[in-house]
Amino acid sequence: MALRHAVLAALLDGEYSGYQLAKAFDVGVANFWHALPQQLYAELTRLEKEGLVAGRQVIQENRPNKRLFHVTDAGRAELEEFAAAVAKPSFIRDDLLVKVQVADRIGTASVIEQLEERASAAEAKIELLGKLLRQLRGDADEEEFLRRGERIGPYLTCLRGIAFEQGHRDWCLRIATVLRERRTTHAER
Amino acid sequence: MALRHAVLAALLDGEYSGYQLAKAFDVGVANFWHALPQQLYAELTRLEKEGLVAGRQVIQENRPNKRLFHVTDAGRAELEEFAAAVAKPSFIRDDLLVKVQVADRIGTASVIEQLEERASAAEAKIELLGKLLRQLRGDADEEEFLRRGERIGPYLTCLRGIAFEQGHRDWCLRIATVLRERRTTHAER
DNA sequence: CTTGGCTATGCAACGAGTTGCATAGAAGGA
DNA sequence: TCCTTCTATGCAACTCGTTGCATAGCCAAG
Repeated sequence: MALRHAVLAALLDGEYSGYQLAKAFDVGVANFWHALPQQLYAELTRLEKEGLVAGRQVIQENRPNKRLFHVTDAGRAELEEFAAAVAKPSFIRDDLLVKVQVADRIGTASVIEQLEERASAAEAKIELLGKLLRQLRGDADEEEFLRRGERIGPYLTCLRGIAFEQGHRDWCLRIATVLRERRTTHAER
Repeated sequence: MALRHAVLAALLDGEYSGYQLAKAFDVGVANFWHALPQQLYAELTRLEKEGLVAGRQVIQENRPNKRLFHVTDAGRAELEEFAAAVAKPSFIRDDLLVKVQVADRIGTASVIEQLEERASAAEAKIELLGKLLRQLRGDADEEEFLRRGERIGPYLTCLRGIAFEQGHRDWCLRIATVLRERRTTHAER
């Protein structure tokens, strides 16, 4: 049971359709979870069957009808239970790490390229999340907002997202530099 | 195909049994991948069937016999192909983020506890990885080692591991503080 | 002397995530 | 006009990861 709670969490902020959720979870909802549309539609069906969310049909003209979902009392209770239970530790799981692990044994050229691509992807995400942060806190400065803001949850997870991307970017650039410099100083095979 | 390459990467450094790999992958092999023993035994069987690794039986006294595996030429080729292919972006996937996302809507007490537990777990891992780094680079300082060291792959992934854990620790402590302070200044429900 | 942990391997069932595909009308650009 | 993209939902097959269990002898601590 992993995605269910992320969906319930997202639906706490209002009514959303599967499609809307899918777009949010595609980016990673400010880095707090990621999922594909298929997963979300399936999960919503299951959640509805179990009474944790309820949906209402909205008839639209000029575009397909949709179903908007909201969390029920049972769903809120489920979330509270989840929040109280212990979470298991998280791991990084990234193909790039495996590649770097063996980069000095096999070719480095392609790995360096990938590191730099990742770095600029991370940079882009940092920008994006930075804008999101500014938008979430409005006029207030961060300290002020975190002390008195109404809805700080998304802001807090977004902070983690940014920090993660910054760490990722810095590491990618550092490693790319290290590998590049070794190419010039070492005999390349 | 995800774990296979991590296993091949690990076996590049020598001959290991499933059990030895399991211990390394339990910690997370310096944060470059994580897997359970069952997965590893299954993967080793598959890799052997496909000729990417080869194993030899070692008869032992006073303890069960074991099979030591090494990478074949085909396995090395497979790894090179993998390293050249594009890797897809990575996401954080952590229950704690979901909990923080909704912490201001439901209870915060248990979330704060979990954040602090996580922070000290991260601290412990930072210590551990720090020792591993010192061990890997021996007498040399970091710059020197990264320029001329023989086997820097594990060092580089370990650097990412440390940075990740530091980011995690800092975020956990920050968020715990924020949530605590809100408890005193806000009307708690 | 019993209990628990370590070495060592593996099967079976299940849960979670990914890939591929199908439908279908409307809007907008080449 | 044709092609693509957007809205909107979902099934089916598959791969990957987790949980639970089984075996079995050795060693150390209580």
